[in-house]
Amino acid sequence: MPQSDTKKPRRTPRQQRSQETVEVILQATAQVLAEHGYAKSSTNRIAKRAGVSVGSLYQYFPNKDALFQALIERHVSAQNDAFSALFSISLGSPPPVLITQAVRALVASHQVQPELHLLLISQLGGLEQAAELLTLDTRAIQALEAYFRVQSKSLRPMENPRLVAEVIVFAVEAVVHRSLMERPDKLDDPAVERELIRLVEGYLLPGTAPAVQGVEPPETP
Amino acid sequence: MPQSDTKKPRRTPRQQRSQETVEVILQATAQVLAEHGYAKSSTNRIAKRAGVSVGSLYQYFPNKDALFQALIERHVSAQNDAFSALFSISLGSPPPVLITQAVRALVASHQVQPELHLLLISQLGGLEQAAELLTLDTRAIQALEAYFRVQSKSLRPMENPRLVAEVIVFAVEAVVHRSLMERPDKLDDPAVERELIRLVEGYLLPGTAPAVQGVEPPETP
Amino acid sequence: MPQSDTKKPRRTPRQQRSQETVEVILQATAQVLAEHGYAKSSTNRIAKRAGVSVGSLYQYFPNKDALFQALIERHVSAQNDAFSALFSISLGSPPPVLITQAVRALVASHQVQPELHLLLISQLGGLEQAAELLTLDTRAIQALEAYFRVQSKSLRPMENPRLVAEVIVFAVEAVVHRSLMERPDKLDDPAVERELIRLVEGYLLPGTAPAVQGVEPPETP
Amino acid sequence: MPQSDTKKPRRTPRQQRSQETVEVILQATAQVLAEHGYAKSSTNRIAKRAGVSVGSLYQYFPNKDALFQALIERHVSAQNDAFSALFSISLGSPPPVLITQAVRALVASHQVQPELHLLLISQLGGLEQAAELLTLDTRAIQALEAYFRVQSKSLRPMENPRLVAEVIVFAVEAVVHRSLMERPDKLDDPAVERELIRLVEGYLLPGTAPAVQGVEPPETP
DNA sequence: AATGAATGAGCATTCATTCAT
DNA sequence: GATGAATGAATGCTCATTCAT
Repeated sequence: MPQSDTKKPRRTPRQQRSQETVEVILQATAQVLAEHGYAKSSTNRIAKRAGVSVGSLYQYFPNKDALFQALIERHVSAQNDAFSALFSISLGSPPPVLITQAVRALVASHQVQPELHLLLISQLGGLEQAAELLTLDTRAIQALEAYFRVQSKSLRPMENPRLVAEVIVFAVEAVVHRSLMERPDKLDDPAVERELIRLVEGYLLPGTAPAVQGVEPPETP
Repeated sequence: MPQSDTKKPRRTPRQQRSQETVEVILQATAQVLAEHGYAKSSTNRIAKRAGVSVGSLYQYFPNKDALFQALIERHVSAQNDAFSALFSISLGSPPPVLITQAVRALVASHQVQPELHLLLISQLGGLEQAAELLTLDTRAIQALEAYFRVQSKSLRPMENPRLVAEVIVFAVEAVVHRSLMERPDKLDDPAVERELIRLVEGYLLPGTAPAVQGVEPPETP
Repeated sequence: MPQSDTKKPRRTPRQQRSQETVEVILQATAQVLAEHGYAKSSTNRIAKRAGVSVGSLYQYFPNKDALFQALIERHVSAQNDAFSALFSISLGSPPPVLITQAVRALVASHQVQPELHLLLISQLGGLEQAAELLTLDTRAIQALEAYFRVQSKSLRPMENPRLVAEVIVFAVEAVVHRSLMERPDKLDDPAVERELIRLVEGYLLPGTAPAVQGVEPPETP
Repeated sequence: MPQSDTKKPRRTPRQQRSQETVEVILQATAQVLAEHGYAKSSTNRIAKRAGVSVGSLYQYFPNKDALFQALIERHVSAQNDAFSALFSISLGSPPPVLITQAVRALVASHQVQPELHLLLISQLGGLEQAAELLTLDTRAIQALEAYFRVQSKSLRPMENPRLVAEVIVFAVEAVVHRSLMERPDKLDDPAVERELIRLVEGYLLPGTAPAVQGVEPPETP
């Protein structure tokens, strides 16, 4: 099983025809991945599904993993675009506005090809390249942390703004994600988004939330 | 690829020797899975690592997936035990106690073989049997929902208690999970748990967060 | 032992090269079958003998049995051709002519690759597909039965023409077959054919053959 | 796959218990052979079916093929007994009596465990030891030939009595055999036996069949 | 004698990749 | 550029046989 090293597309196709071929191959890759899973997604199968020869497939992708790599990259890129479109936040926005925007941006970015998103996570989670799927989270965390530091006076006191940012992003992201897993259309119901905003507001805004006190765990027998 | 149907262990070994063999094989399975990933985890490789013959492996497991299935089952079982040990909640507990206990139980159940947990999630996410990995969440969600219904007067008003329970469990679970991914010992720092308790309290306790108000998203260009 | 369903050749090769490959593989199959028997005829062994890679073998045959299936089909087809060439009988032919032709056609059809014939019968008798090896008999039986019904006046009286046809075909076929087993060239001696014609004539033509009378079997002690 | 040379039972069991074990194992062998075919009849499967351990099986049979060998031997022996019981012929019997007896003996010897007979022929035809299944034919041929030489005056002239004996035995045997294949109870109908007697009488008795004359085969195009 | 756990060579089949056309 | 036949290492799994208990 000879395998080259690069995971990059072999050539950036500049001609119309080539672009289409690449497109067709990636579509087929996603389909085959969805139908058969990573382990059973053979290059020959993908090529046949795409209606091209294996040889052609290898003209554009140096090896099997490059296909999935490309799939991930495109998806991450689309997701980032969706996020950026909504999260054009200014550091001066008041917290409630910021929170609403952040939640909406995170939700929206997961409504971009949600089936593909789940597919990539579930099937390619083991691949090294899958780390890229977390790009968006990193971006969001950094943006939030920066905002917290600037707006610290309008927010509840924080020991570790970075940790708070992580908690928010991970939590929102997970709820969105798991909602999609349950039913791909669950996010169409605005209730989810509303709950998330409540969750984040209750966590960030200075309020009457009682201080955390020690509660002893029960005896472990 | 001949494959039998069952994913169940082929025989329940009663003798000392057999028990050990099974143990050794499962250990090897986890190791190989960690080192090579699901796709490259061949039964021959696992057997060699375990120091037994392939034949022996197949004496106890009817096929490859049964190995991973067994790994999952054992882990889920251990996790459930850890959860149960802490989450012996009564429906009459006051919210702050309940919240603390719930968060602690969720955190603790993820400190059982955390590397294995991440491994199973990332590598076996695509497998059908992986659904079992979510068992714990379901349990926790149901328990919380029941509690909310009983204690509705001590909590902030909820439109959909089930959704609220999901939000909490998914959120806590994800923060724990992602913390482990970052650094397997990140949970040793009590700060994470503290933040989670704050998150859930802010979300559940009454009189805290201001009502959600409409915030218009920016124009999508 | 993963096995696809079809027993049909995977692709009908149109190109010269492919045709040759298929030919070479089938030749090798017959050789290995002859030398090692069905149980020990592995696809790897066949491929090696054919001088191609296993992969190539599987490009043309979906599984092991398809190889033997193809072998049987080709042989049955050749046999049928040989039979048809001689058995162009008209329903009006006088019995002696018909009998001679029928016996000759049956003998001739077993002189087509007689070693292969015996090989297929002995080694593949247990396979489902081996039923096809009996195609010729069915054809011959039907033709004879039809003839008997038309020519009943020129023949001895028959209670059950179908049974008579079966007796003749099975008998002739068996003698031919077993003669080949004894010595592959035994049929070169015209004596066998002569005896068979005598056998059939004595059975079919109206003559002095005494009626069957009851003969008591000896006492079983 | 270590395989010893002998095909003989390892020990002739003299004790009651052992005899039963052997019996049970051979019964299981026949069952498994019938259900799964030769290739899939594993010793472990047979042992399990017999309710003994593989080890015990190997105590009585040195290797897999010895099982089938024993099965064949028993069957041939039973068949021979049945044949002998009916074919206690004297060289002085008149032809019609001899013919009837011979046909009846051949038919009867195939009614001993007919399913097993077909099973052994179809599944074990490729084995060397299967030659033994033809023992009966040899015996019958020799007996007939001897009879022909003594009774030549009561029979039609023969160039080659041995060949005539072969023709008869092969023919009768084949009709019996193929009748069983069609329907295991077809021999219950006395019509088959009647036809066979007619066949042999027409072939052997004098003054019946007209001489064989040359009939030209049609031109092969 | 009987058991059945263990062995490991061998088998059918797949699949990433190459390359002659 | 495109094609698809060819390659052969690797995989999941079976099974005849042995041997410690």
